[in-house]
Amino acid sequence: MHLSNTSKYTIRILAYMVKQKESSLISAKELSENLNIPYKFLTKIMTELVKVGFIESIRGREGGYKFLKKASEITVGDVLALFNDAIKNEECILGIDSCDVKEKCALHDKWIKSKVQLQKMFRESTIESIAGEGTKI
Amino acid sequence: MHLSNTSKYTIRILAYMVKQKESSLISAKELSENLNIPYKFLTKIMTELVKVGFIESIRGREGGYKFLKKASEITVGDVLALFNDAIKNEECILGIDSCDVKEKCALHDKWIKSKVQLQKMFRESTIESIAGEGTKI
DNA sequence: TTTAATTACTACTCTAAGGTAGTATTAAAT
DNA sequence: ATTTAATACTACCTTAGAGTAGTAATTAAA
Ligand code: SF4
Ligand code: SF4
Repeated sequence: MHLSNTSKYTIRILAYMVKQKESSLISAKELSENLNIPYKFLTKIMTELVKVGFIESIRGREGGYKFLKKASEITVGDVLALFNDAIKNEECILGIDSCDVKEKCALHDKWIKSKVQLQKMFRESTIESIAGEGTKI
Repeated sequence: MHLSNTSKYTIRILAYMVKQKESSLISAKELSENLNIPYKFLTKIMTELVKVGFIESIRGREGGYKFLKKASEITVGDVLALFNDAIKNEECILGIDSCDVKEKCALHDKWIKSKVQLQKMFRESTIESIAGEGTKI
């Protein structure tokens, strides 16, 4: 699927955060070290997640990040949409104009099934629902 | 899915070519104009397709390109593999090490179904089979 | 034999994503 | 008050993909 690194990192960051005790703050340092994400790049992402209202930040010593929205209300699809990685309905897989069932491209019929399934999967995968799954972080 | 422009162009080029009369040569100029692909970029791709043996080129005046392989023996998956756009089995969707069912990432179980379907779809889509489909070129 | 039409080659430029560096700001601990 | 540990901001560097420019090589037509 070729998600951007930013999207990949964000999904892992949020999944990691939701597994920590609620109410406890999580620092960029902890995230960077445990998730193996370049510190400076991570803080850039965190600032964006704060701006968009997924998390909130407490500045200063003993500061850190915590969820603002509930993890059950943030989906993988939301993350992808935020960083422009979502599969857009109007986008033709072959890049010919915009997707239009009345004027199909050569791959349309074959692609459309996968496309719908992917969109559904991303839309239904809340951060909460994936946080328990898997062992790798 | 975010295919590279190179892959998108190539699929359209090959699908276009297979619809022309066999034995007739097709020039870069014709392809560029009819498919609306930048001429210089297109010739770069064509040279690559010649090198890899999908098509052959006849140089000089009245020259052009024609298939070397049969269109029924080239799949969309082959094209994606050529330009490094294929969905690699060993690649983790979240970019954590390599894909390993014994150590899953958070998205693994949800992603794997779409992944298998996509791979199958690309593998089974021959250029010949898609050339008839769709109206847009 | 010259010209025109073609592919092939080499070497750029442009852009966005990914990543890095340094500094400012904030606020608790000391 | 000072120090320390944290986030925020600004500016830059690096890389790969996309695209452009110019020229060389080839070959049929005129
Ligand atoms: S394939 Fe058809 S539907 Fe899918 S994008 Fe291209 S045109 Fe639209
Ligand atoms: S999701 Fe699981 S299977 Fe899919 S890639 Fe990540 S680890 Fe491998």
